[in-house]
Amino acid sequence: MGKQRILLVDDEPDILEFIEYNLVKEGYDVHTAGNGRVGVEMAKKLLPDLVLLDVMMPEMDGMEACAEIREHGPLAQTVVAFLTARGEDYSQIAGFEAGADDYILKPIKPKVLVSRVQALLRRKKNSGYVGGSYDGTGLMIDPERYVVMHQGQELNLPKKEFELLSLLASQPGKVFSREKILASVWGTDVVVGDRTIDVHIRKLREKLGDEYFKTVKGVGYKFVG
Amino acid sequence: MGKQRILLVDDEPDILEFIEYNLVKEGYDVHTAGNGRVGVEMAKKLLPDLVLLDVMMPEMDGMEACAEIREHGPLAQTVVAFLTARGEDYSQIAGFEAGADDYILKPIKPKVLVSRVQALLRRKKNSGYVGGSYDGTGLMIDPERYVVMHQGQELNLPKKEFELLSLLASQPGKVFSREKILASVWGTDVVVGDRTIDVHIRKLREKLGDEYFKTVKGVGYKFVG
DNA sequence: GCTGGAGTTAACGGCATGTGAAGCGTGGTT
DNA sequence: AACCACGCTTCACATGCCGTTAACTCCAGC
Repeated sequence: MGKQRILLVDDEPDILEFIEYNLVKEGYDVHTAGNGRVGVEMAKKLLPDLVLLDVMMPEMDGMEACAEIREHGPLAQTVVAFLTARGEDYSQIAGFEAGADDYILKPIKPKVLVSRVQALLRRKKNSGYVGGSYDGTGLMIDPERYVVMHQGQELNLPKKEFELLSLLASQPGKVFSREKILASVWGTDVVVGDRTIDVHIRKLREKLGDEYFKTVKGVGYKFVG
Repeated sequence: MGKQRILLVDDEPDILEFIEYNLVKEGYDVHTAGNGRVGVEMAKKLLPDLVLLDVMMPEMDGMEACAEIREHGPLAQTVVAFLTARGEDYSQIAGFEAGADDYILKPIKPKVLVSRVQALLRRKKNSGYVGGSYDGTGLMIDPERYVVMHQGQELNLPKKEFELLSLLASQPGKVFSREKILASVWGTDVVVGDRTIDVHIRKLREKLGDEYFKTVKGVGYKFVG
């Protein structure tokens, strides 16, 4: 499962750096933009989980940026929060009306901000998107619903196949040795024959396509997105 | 779509009335409780969309109440926000760690509160069947009246069946393990045989139709809309 | 061409779940 | 008090999926 992506948009470099530092420290994948125009463009490409927006910025202010993000379909699941010194009632209300999910007042206290960010992201499905985005290509593994989305199709995999796929796809590109796979999916105490893994890999290849699973002879298997 | 339900928990009647007035005016179905203990009990019965919690209360404080709400399966989709005069950093952080979705500082300004409440509930709109719509098709569960509407028919389910259905339907698509089901519906201390859950699932399938309940072998059951 | 690791296929059998019926306690009714 | 209806649980048996195995084929490197 990859890091959650946060896009931070503010025109003051000091603030950007300060907040970025604190969020990166918490394990988030943080990207930054210096004004609303650039922020919106980045958001469309990046499809972040959360966008933190300053209100007053050159080029395009936070309100406009928020509205534009809200109108962009692929960003429907993205959480948007303002981060500003403007605490007036009408400004807050305008923020929420623009479609924001939260309105955080400066000055920023790192720990409080982090708590709030975690709360905002907690509810968002931390789904295992693998290899690309929501545009139809690629693969999405949903451990909660126990289904795999593949080319718009919902696939129901048997338990072992699902767990094997989850394991391999958790770190695309990484080669998992047969021992590691056995230990993770079957458990350390269970003993099964050599061919068992092959058979399950084969079933996954049948259902999802050859291209996802690469054999590394003498080593193991890896998932490629 | 019925009104969204809000549960308001505070020990000061004046505040209760003030906030209730403003939320009712916006069209919400507002219920109130005077302390944490009562609040949690009401929440379990009412399955509200949002719980607004004061932190400092007699009997059981907001933090405890929040934690208990978070541990109650059927309330997993419920949004919890604190509403308090305690603005210290550590208090806010503790609130978020207890599982809250927002931490709103008193004094309350009606319009700002309403904006924030709308933002919190906006994201939740299309979730779940609990308190869903009477559109003829599908299913609606009314935890207050303890009644299930199904294809225009009013169904009276026995307690266990109703609770099982409520749990599964509270998060459509999500797979609930037998363990989780037992813990939520039967309680952690009760021991019942493996087949008991199956039998109840079967009864639900008989009454509502096979298509709603999907078995995930080796994992559990899920409700599908 | 030999060898070892991986791919393929089908068949077997276990085990999780489905099913019907019977037992048991409870609460209401006559 | 006896009876009954209902809800919950258990038991015994049926079923069918899914994981595993085994036997065979394929392929690459030496």
